[in-house]
Amino acid sequence: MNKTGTGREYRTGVADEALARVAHLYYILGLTQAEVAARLDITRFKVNRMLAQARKNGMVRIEINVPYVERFELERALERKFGLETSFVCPSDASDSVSLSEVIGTYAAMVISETIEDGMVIATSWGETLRALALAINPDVARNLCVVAMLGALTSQTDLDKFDAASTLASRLGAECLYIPGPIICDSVRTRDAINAQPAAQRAIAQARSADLALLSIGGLGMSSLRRATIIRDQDYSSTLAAGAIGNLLGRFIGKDGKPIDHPFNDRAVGVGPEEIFDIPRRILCAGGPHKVEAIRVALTCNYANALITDVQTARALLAEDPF
Amino acid sequence: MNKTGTGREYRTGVADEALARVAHLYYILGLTQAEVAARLDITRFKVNRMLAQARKNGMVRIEINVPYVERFELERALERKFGLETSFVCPSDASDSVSLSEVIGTYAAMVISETIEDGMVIATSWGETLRALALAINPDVARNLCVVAMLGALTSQTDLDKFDAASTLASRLGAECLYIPGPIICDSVRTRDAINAQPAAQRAIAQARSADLALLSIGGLGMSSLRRATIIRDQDYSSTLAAGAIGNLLGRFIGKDGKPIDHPFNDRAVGVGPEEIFDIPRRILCAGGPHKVEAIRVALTCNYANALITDVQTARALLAEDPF
DNA sequence: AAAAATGTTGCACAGATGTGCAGGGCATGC
DNA sequence: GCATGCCCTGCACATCTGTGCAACATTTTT
Repeated sequence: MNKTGTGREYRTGVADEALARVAHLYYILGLTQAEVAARLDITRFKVNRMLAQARKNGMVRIEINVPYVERFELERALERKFGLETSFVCPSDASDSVSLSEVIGTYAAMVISETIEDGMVIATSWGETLRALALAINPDVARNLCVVAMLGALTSQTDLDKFDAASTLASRLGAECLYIPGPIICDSVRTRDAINAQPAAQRAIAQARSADLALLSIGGLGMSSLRRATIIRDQDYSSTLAAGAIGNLLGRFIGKDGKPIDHPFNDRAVGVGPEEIFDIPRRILCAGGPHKVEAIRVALTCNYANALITDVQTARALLAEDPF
Repeated sequence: MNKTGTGREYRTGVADEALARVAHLYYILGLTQAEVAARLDITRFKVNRMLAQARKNGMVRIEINVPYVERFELERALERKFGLETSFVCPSDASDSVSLSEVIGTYAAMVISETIEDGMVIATSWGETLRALALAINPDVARNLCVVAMLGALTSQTDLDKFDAASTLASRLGAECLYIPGPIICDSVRTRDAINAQPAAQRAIAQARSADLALLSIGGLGMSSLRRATIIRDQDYSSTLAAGAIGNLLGRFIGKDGKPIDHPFNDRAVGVGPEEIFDIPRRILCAGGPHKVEAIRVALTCNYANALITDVQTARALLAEDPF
């Protein structure tokens, strides 16, 4: 039994071949599950489950071309208004089981494939959106990649990899992975300094700063992934609001001017901060949702990102609202 | 009503948006067709048909990662043996409704996406395989492309675009399209010369010779597309066999040495021939099937192509058989 | 070695999906 | 104005697909 995936996937090499064969017969040739079963001499149920497996682990990818006429207009307008190099606007429809963040991440995976080239160093942030991106990316867009986590990865005990994008992305791309062994927000400045000073962390931070591509997202201030993943108490959390936070970028709470606000959390955040990424040539922000509009607008205005992947409604909001 | 597709597709811009929305709700969000229908306030049947339409016209693409362990070995071996720059081996399974050629074309579409870059000139041959490639390609891999047909396009009356890859490819990619207004094989050398001398043909031929990428296929000598598409009589056809033909490349019947054989057909073939493509840096041969092995081997040996997309069984045969 | 936990398989069945057909709208032609 | 042909729509119904469950197999723990 050999591992692929995040290191904890239970699928054998042999099964992988079988999975691909089943997927081929079903999706490319258009046979029914029963026909596939007959041809391979296994039961229909097994075929059904193998297909589910193949979809789940990304061996089968379904991509959609989004030809919204409006989409192009929105994209051009966004690029013009915020001086972006490129942008992509996907549908805003979400459901109970798939959040808007996941939708954006899924489309982002389709879009950034065209940006990734052999040997690139990809610095990545964190959260539901980038997690979905990692899960939906084409595993062989390029070779010899290196994925670097820009933030600490360790969360409160369980759900370790529920939001972690870096390790998922790396294992799916067969890339080397550098990460920062520590939490996202430490209990004290002293701990933060100690963690940042570790050789592994130093290496990751240096590599991230000189990356070719940065994948960024923005955390809202409501039920954000960060809040769910850390042991921050609610009253502490709301204190960021009082201090003028409008969102969270790379683990730092940023204010209306886009700068990290003056708040203890920001002094205890591990890893690379927003001001340290300007040397990365392509910085793609993947985010959307009504409660993130303000933060996205500010992040783009500050030039933290030079590319944006978002949804129609967020795009409209970004273009409409304009507080003087 | 605006056209996309080969110029004869009946779908409006508005319908395109609706199609994408339906596909999004169904494939990305995972709603059932009934749920999609409810959300958009249309009937389930319409949703069902819209999904079929979206799949048919390539708005929805299903891609499969083929992780055959053997695949890698075969690819490396092919590259070594024939001095290829790259190769790809897909499953050999076909069905009544989807031929092996179409399978290879479909996988080829996935693979060559990574090769195509903005502004490229793509010279394309012809046949079932390349037709399937055109139908399965991601329509927005790149912009400002130019597709050039290397051969004449006009066939016997109907089924005009049944095998024509160039116009399909061009319209799907939103590319400019140069083609040669004439048949594939003329009734006489004189007609051939006249057709080749036309300004449009001259332009296409010149452009094709200096293309960045060539998509090639090989016709077998049995029930080939060429035979089905031309008005060649059976006895004439079999005379190519007598003259030592082992396959058809770019409309020319080639012999064991890879050179076009001495046969009237070859003097009456319109467009760019095999010997005229060596200036094209990337020449991808997409072909497979037991009856094409010999021809593929010869074409690769002659360096007509420097990349190969084929299936497992053909790959094995190419590596095994080796007549001294 | 027995027990417990965990993963796998086949099945029944509910639910989701695709399609031949009939009726209806809409344009073109007479 | 009426007939004709074409396409689109909705439906009934056959087929295909997914899943909770129970039995079985396999691994891990005690």
